[in-house]
Formats: sequence, C-alpha cells, structure tokens
Amino acid sequence: MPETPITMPAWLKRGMADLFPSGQWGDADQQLATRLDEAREQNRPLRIKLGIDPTGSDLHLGHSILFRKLRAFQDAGHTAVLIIGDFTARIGDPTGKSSTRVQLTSEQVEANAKTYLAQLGQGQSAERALLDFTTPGRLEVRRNTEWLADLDLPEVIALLGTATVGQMLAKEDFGNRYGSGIPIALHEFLYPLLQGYDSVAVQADVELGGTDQKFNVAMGRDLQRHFDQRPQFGLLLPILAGLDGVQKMSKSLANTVGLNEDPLSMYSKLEKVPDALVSSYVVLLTDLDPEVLPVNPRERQKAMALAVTANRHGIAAAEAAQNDAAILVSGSQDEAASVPEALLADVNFPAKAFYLLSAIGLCASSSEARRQIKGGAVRLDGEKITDPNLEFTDSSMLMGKVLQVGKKTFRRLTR
RNA sequence: GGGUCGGUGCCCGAGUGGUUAAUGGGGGCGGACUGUAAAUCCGCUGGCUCUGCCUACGUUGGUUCAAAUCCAACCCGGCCCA
Repeated sequence: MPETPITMPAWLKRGMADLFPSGQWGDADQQLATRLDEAREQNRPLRIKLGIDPTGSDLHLGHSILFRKLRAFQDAGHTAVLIIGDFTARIGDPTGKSSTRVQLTSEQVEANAKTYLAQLGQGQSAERALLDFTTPGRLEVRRNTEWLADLDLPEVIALLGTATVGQMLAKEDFGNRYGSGIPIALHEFLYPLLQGYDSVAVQADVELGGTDQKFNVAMGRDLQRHFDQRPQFGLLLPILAGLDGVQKMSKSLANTVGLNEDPLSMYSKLEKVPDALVSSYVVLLTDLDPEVLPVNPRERQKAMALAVTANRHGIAAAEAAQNDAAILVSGSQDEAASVPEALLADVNFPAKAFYLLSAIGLCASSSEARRQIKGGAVRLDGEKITDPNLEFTDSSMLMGKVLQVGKKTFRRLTR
C-alpha cells in the first residue's frame, strides 16, 4: 500500500529543471522526498555530490547556480561533497575538436582548485561565502585523484564494460559529433564513467549538475548499482544563459559575470541582460520571489541586478554600484566613487592616445585602440577624442581624469 | 595499412599563380536610435608608440620575378575498405 507522497521543500524545488528518479510514490530509492525524510529520521545527513573540474581560474554566475543549491542542502543539514576533478582536469577535457588539449600540470590544477575554493568563500567571512565552510560535517572537499589515480587496467576495463557504444552515442553531444563527422577520441568515452565512479567513491545520495550533465549523472546511478550501492538521485538545474541571452554562460563565449568581479562591473553587466532572462536570473541567483519584481522591464532589470550584486557583495556595495552606474551613464564621472583605476606608471610618456589606451589595458591592442578612437568611442573626462595620435606629454595632465571607451568601460587614471 | 576527400582569420566558409591582411555570412566591438534593452540603420573587426613596418591561409622545404593558390615530404582529420 502506497504511502502518502511527501512534498518536497521549497528550497529544494526552486529552479529545479529535472529530478530523477521522481516517482510520485515509492520508497526511499525512488523518491527524493522520502529519502530526505528517512535521513531526518535516522539522523543521517545525505551526501550531496557536486563535481567541478579545475581547468580555469574563474568561476562565474553560471557555476553559482549549482553552488547555491549545494548550499541549500548544507543549510538543511546535509553534507556537501565537493569533488575537485583534479584527475580529469589534468588529462584535459577533450571536448571541442580542434583545440589543442592543454595538458595541465598538477601544479596548475592545484592552483586553480585553490582559487575556486577561495571564490567559494574558503577562509572568508561566513556571510559572503557561497558554501558553508565552517559548520562541522557540512562540507567535504575531495579530489578525484584520490581514487582515480590508482585504478589499474583490469579495473578500467571493468568500468568500460558497464556501458556500450550505443549508450555513448545516445548521449546528445557524442551523437551529434559522430553524426557530423567530428572526431571523438576513445578516452572521451571514459569521462562519463569516471565521473560516475566518483559517485561510487563518495557514496553520493544526490548528485547536482546542469541539465547537460544528465547522462553523466545517470551513469553514476548505473555504476553505483554495479558496485552494490543505493543509486543516487540526479538533481539537475538549468544552464544559465549568458549575457547575450542565447548561449550558455561560458567563459569562452565571453558572456559571463565572474564571481569575483567588482560590484560596479557586476551590476553594469546584469542590468542590461535581455528582458527574457531577468526572471530566470532572479529564480536561479537570488532568493527573491519573482512575483514581487516591478512590472516595468527596465525596473525589473535593475532590481535583479541589485539583488544579484548584493548577494555577492552586500547590499551597501550593490547600491553604491547602482548609483555609480547611473551617474556614469549620465556623463558626470567625477561624482562616481567606484570607477576602477588605471595606473599611469605603466605608461611611457610622451604618450599618444592610442598607445595610452592599450598601455593601461582599456583596449586589447593598439590597433584596437585606433579603431575605437576613429569610431568615436573614446572620451577623456566626457570629451571625445578623435585623433589617435593626440599626444600627452606627461602624466600630470591626465591625473585623476576618467578615460572611457564605449558606454560602459571607464578607468580613472592614477599614478 | 590501402583508397579518397579535406585542413583558410574568433566560427562557418569563398578563393586554385600577380593591386590579397585575403569575397561573403555569423559573432564581436563602436556609432545613431532606445529603456544603459530588443529590433533597425551605419562603421569597424591580425599586430606594432603606425605617414611605415611585421606576421598570417596545417608543418617544413622547393619551383617562380611573384604562391593561400604549383611540386615534395611530413603532421592532423572525415568517409570507404582492411
């Protein structure tokens, strides 16, 4: 006789894109709410797995969706198991065809892992931290070299034996690549298996991931069964759309907001995300009720940008950023407090305008700087510069002035 | 291993001996407009303290006054065969 279905708490459901298995009825292996309930009764926290590959140095808002959910589990008393994929990262993720796969050294991987942890709030004040690093029992940080580095060939072969080529090709991206003649290296097939094996190694009850991770998370379930463990639940969250509003937020697409960006640039980027994205940003990146947002689309953007920025930097800094963003656009730079500074010490005088822009990093190259000037994008204290070769004889004539490229990139020149 | 087709700028993709930093599209950036948006229109889109110079069409070498374009070897990939 079926039990009454247990409703899932709101914190769990918020933003959720997929949950499997997710039967309305069923025992603790079929229904996450039941498993949560069981955990409470037995006073045994669930183990919530989230894996990250330390292949870069910056985390962005897209990542933070997952960390926020992980944090919600922590706050509900469960154990976050953060897996740093140092093994897989070192081999180099082969996804993406022609790019030479950079083999990261273990030193680089470890350095990246450290910056990740710092961005998540390790060693920082608890209120700003994305994860709870301090409450005992709430966080385990594990590196998968711990169990992957020592697998021997028979074990690897056994792992490979648990899946078929057909299953692999059923995975969307493998299937697409195969279908359109883009090479797939054999060892790429090993990745889902290794990620699944991570679940075995840490005995995960739940694995968090983006919706693109469904295959890998499901693989974890298969492997756990294979190793006589209770299979984990897969809780998938949406992939955050990037600032372009179309593609996923990804550093290589240059449409990200970094977690350690200053409040002003964070706010400035967020307040102009496409209207269609505002609600999803609110749901996925804040605790606000989307219902309470202003109706006016412009005001919605601002409210969202303020909330997300405040989440990271505190409400005071976020409000200052909002204020400064408005001031900067209206053209009165002098009143804005939080304009990032640029050091004139890096510039050799006399300096022509195009060289100045590239020397302080406002433009990617001096050719780029010439183009921007010719395109009418560059202003010094609000006054348009039209001649790329305009020469500044020494730094004193520039001190304290605000140099601007386009509508939203500003630097205050200092020594 | 054999056959065959192919490797061009951020991406796709033209170009098959000579005003070629290389058509076109996408993307990106900038300008106008606007809601700091979308849509639309316009411009730009290798680098260099730049009236010029340098580096670019898988790699290396060769032919030529001249090569992304011809030749050779090599590297890498798709497909078919084994």
